[in-house]
Amino acid sequence: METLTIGDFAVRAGIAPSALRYYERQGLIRAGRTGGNQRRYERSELRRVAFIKIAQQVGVSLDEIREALASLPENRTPTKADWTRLSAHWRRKLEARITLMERLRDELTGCIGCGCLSMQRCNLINPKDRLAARGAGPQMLLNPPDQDG
Amino acid sequence: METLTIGDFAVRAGIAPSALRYYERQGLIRAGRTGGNQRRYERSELRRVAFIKIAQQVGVSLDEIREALASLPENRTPTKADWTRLSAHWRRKLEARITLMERLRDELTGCIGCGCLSMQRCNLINPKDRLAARGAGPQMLLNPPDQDG
DNA sequence: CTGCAACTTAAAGGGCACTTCAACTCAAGG
DNA sequence: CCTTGAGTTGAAGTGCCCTTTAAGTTGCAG
Repeated sequence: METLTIGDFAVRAGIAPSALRYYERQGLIRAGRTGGNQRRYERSELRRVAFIKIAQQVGVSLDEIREALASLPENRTPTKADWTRLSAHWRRKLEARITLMERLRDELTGCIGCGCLSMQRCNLINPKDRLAARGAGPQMLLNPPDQDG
Repeated sequence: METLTIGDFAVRAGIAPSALRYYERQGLIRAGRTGGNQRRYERSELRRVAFIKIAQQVGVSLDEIREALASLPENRTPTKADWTRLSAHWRRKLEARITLMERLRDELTGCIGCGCLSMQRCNLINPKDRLAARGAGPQMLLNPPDQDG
């Protein structure tokens, strides 16, 4: 078996077939086709999905993920070097995000804790270096509600 | 002036009036009413909105935020101690999230970098301690696209 | 060659966090 | 008073990330 059907691929990727089709429409992944028009996935596509899942956990939009993936070669299977380059890029993003959250953590204690939580003054809420202001953005990315209390 | 109109409150809170009405429908904030049925906000409600904004930056859903806010007293204005208790709770959540992302960062380099990024084996993608698996959840929480390349 | 699970598509639906719209009312200054 | 900007409501719309459904096709086991 050289390639995978969407069902098999979905199981291995840990993602629904419908999501895979969606990703394909969005230009995030690609698949070959049989004579009868059914998708056949190369194993290397699993890495793409893996990358997408990781990036999502970090809170990146599919739009940005697509941009990142666009830096991979189109005509050949990405090498380890390709992935390394990409991962280095994301590592930086991730680190920026971590730094952000660390500051948030530090200020949360000092700022809310002290009761100063004023919209006007508090640099937690009105940061000069704008944290991640644009658009609305929720999601239960954070805590697996297990540890909730 | 003791209370604020929705317009003034919105400006001070740095959030649209429509969002404030939405939050109220969701039970996240409260407002008094004039004889003519217009909302009048106490200044102390600003702290609630501040808290909501912070929690959102961390990636928490409004549902969870409401739960957290539910621990504040209903019959009186929350004291600094109330906010301190709440912030301590969130600090723990935030720290868990930071730890998660640090692991993500560390493994990203080692795991994608080395090319091992296999769906089956990689504990980045299939973590035993399930990171934040439930539901789909994107958002551009992460990077202000400024530093993108 | 047949039968059935798995596949295909386009289109509609769903949850979240809002925003926008239409139609209407209120509050405050001149 | 009257005007006008600001506020009110419910309902519909938006963007993101998918899932579901309907109607039909493919592929492999028996």
